Amino acid sequence: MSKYHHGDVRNVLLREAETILRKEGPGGLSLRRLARLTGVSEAAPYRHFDGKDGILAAVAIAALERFGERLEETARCDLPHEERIVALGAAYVEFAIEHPQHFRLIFGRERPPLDQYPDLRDAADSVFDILQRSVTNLDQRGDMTLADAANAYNRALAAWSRAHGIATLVIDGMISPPLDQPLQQFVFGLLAEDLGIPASLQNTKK
Amino acid sequence: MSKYHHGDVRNVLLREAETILRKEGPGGLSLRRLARLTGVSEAAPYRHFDGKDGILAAVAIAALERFGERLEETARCDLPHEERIVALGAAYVEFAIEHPQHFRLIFGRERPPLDQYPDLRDAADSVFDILQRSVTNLDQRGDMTLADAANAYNRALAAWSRAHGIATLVIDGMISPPLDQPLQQFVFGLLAEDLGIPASLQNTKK
DNA sequence: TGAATATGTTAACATTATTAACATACATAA
DNA sequence: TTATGTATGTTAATAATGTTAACATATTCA
Repeated sequence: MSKYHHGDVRNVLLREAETILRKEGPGGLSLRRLARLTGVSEAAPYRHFDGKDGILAAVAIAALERFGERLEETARCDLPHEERIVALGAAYVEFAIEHPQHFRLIFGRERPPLDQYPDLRDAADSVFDILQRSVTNLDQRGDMTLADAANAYNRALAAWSRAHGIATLVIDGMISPPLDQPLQQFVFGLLAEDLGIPASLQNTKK
Repeated sequence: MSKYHHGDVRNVLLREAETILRKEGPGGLSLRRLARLTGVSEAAPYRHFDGKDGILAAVAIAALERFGERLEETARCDLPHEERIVALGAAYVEFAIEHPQHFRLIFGRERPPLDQYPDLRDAADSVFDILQRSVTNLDQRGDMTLADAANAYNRALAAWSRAHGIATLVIDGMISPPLDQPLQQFVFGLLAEDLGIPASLQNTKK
């Protein structure tokens, strides 16, 4: 009769960490509480993870993978280029709103240092690559000059910033999406406002 | 000969908190260390502030005021409307880069809850008002319809998101401004990319 | 002067991350 | 099978944190 666990303690810890994180964010995740909830001693997690940061890194990697899949799925859909960019931005923001704590863990200050967790860095780079490829549409353009490439990179950064800004402001409570409007519509409005604007931005009273 | 302090303990604490925050961020600010550095007992800060959040709120309010002044100064300068928007965005991003910890304290997850610190909420609202007024340029337009107003609000949000996204990505280390280019130029490039883009965004091979 | 208040102090409590020292299960080589 | 080593548990200790209680001294002002 073993009072010890049977091997998947690591996974149980991870799952429990997920649900705590979802409710209380990276700061609220306490190793001791996690251990208690998992029904394991307070030092046990250290056998499976490199301390608190180790657990956070593992959760962040999993989140980044889901995030990446979602973006890739959106990027694959058959749309004109501009609309694809808007759709990507919307998917980006929606992920942030649906999983604010994961989003914060991925991007925020409590993220474990990338240079200490190479797998985490890889996962993050991979997501950025998806964004960049989709926005600059490199696949269909093998004929770019160097200037074109620099420009494409800049466009990717700009599109990313746009979506990231909306996402961050919303989950930090500085912007509240209107309740009488589907979230998608709101996000699309903001993203399109940034993209399409020429007419509405002119203050020339024609 | 009084071994007690002489009244400005509150201000000394605030200044010391500022310098700690600047170096280590809101999470690294420990009340006990703050007290030790200030040369005061570990419980003294509680006589002047409502715990840790109280100190953070006070620092955040001061930071918001400086931030607001800077934005207002930029908004006052005599420029065409579009360029003013870009200049405002640049000022926004520059503040974030120069004072990343303050910026995080103002907007991030460690900000004391706005509904517990009304002064903090007021300070934040005031900054957003500056942004909104400048971007929508309400002063020169008393003749707006309701639709115009809604549109103007959306434009303000879009411009804000744009600047906020760049700022956040840069200070969280996801974007590194190129070293061989003045910061201003980089920011301007990104902001203009978002505003001006029609030509470069078309994938129609003319 | 004397009482109320503001501002200190020390000591305690509960919580946290982490590590050291020790114990048991399990796998594999003899 | 037995012996040994490694993986995985445990308990106990250390050092740090936010916060509060109980107490002490200044300051203010009726």
